[in-house]
Amino acid sequence: MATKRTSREATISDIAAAAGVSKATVSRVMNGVATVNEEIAQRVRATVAELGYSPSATARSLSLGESRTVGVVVPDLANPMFHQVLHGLNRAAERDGYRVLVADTQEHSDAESETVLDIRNRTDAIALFAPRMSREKLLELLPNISPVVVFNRTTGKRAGAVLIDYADGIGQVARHLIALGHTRIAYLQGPPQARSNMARQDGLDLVSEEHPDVDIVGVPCGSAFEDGYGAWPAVRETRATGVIAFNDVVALGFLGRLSEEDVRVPEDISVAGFDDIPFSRYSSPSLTTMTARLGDVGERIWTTLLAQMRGEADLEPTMFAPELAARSSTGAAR
Amino acid sequence: MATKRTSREATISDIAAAAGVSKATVSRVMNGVATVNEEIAQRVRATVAELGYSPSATARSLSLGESRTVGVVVPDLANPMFHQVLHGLNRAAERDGYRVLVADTQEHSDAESETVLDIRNRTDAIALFAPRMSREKLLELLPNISPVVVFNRTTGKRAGAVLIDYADGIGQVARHLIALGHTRIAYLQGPPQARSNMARQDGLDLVSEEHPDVDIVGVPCGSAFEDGYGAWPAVRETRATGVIAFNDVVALGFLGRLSEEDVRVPEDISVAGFDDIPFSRYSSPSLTTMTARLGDVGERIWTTLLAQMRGEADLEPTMFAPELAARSSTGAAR
DNA sequence: TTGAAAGCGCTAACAT
DNA sequence: ATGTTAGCGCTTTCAA
Repeated sequence: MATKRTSREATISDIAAAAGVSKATVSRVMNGVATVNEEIAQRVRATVAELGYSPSATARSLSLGESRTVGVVVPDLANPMFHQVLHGLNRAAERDGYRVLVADTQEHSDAESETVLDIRNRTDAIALFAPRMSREKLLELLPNISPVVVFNRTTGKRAGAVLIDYADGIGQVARHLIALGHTRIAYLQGPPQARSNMARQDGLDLVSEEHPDVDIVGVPCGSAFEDGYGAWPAVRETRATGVIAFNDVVALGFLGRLSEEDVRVPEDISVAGFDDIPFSRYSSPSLTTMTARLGDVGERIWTTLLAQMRGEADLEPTMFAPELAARSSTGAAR
Repeated sequence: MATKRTSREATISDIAAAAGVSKATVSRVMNGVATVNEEIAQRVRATVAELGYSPSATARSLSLGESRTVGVVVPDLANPMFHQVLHGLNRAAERDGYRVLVADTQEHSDAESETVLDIRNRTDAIALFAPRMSREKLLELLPNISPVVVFNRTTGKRAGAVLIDYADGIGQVARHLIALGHTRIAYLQGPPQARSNMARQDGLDLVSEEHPDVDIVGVPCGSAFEDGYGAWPAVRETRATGVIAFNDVVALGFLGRLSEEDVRVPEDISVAGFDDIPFSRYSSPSLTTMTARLGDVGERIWTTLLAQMRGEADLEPTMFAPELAARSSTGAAR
């Protein structure tokens, strides 16, 4: 018959009316409940196809009391390190029949809490990546968004937590350079408010204590390509022979600058990054960095989330230990 | 009926009861409707804070008939070119009071349509990035998910469409190499089913016709770093002096390999990419590539979506013309 | 096997 | 200014 061309989408009532059955029957057909006369089921399916009906997930979620969807809030989708974690999380969630919805706050930190709440209120749980959020705000937020797992933040068991041992990791890089004979090392600092930067500082402080003969000097930098690129003058001033960047992105930006300045790596200067983003293997020279099994991190975030949803909340933080991936950008001190 | 959960979240009814007012009043307070006695409003707010209440976005969406949320479905969140588009889309949507939710299908193409439908059924509109979906499937899907805008696909005005002129773009790169004296050019092909790869082929065919003296030879490759990295033997065999990669990621992988093989760029071989991802500026040598105003593309996707939501559907496709960004990886033919 | 009806949590007439 | 009520689109109990 004449297909409705109105603006409104078809609803279950439309299908029920058109097929001459009740809403309950349509619902049963849509959900594959077996107890429906095959002839009627056929008719319903035909009507569904004809009217291009697909059930409102919103109404379904409200009725069921769950959406089978989890939210992920990240500060910047462009950060390659998130991708690997997201990938693991996505795969694991999918395996258990859940959908992952990602919201990018674009470092827009004042609206961050609001975004998190909104996402949480349309999903069953949330994974929170908020490296810059103040601890105060975080702790205020957590009780209102459970089930929740935070990445790389401590919560005093107020929420699930999965973290990477940055302090230990950066220590490994530093010792790697020291073993290569470097005694003057520059650290290209990340954003001062970032927890991951603080952890790295702590790790370097420890190394400094162990090696009084080694100078580790901090250079204010950032977390983007251009920050690394722009750090060269400051680094040159330190006369460091080894450079540890906040992350691979910074290291690669820095490497790009060194190439322009005809500074040889690692002959003149050694450079190391952190995170082992996919590209770090393919830079020239390939980048020495810290690698963590980020896919597993994502998977772990998922299992922690799922446990909470099932009421088996285990709020003991999980710590992942990164490993050194020594490649061509580091060598003996000149 | 909904299954009762053990530790239920506070609802508007709980607040109403606890504050001794009606649900309507709570609703008014939550939505900042002015006509509420300040004293009562205070009491409601106190109760809200005490019980940690925040309204169910699901229920709200159902009642309002809109979620003020749009979905974006992408095949692979790790692709840097999407980020710039997403960023523009995100900013524009936020400006108009909408939230963007991203779902990554992880190239899992059989479940792609299902994902798209599901997302669409919990949002007000959808932006679809599905370069590999067959045209048949796409056309079948479109009528059921309107309002929708597709990226880099034609739909015969069945949906909004925003595209980048890949055929023209790749032509510009090819002519750039030809102008530099290259007469044997290898094209590192993208995934065969990708529409963007087909468009590039078309563009190159056109150049071939214009320049019978120039050989453009296709080399099966892919869209990832490792594909570019692995393409070297095949490229060497072509004896090409200029290489055009499917995209920057492939070009950078290829560049990494050339560096390992001690092939000089651009002295021995010129390399060009496509997309102008942020890193292409910082590679060594910096990468010649095609740049498009991807932020504007994202913004345009948004305005097209919004127009459709307002019923002012303009289904004329918008085409963006990319421009050459000539950098250091291309030079005169040897 | 099928349908009627209640209810998920919220908003918005409409009444008071 | 506040409350009552109907209803958004779905699922599910209960009856038939």
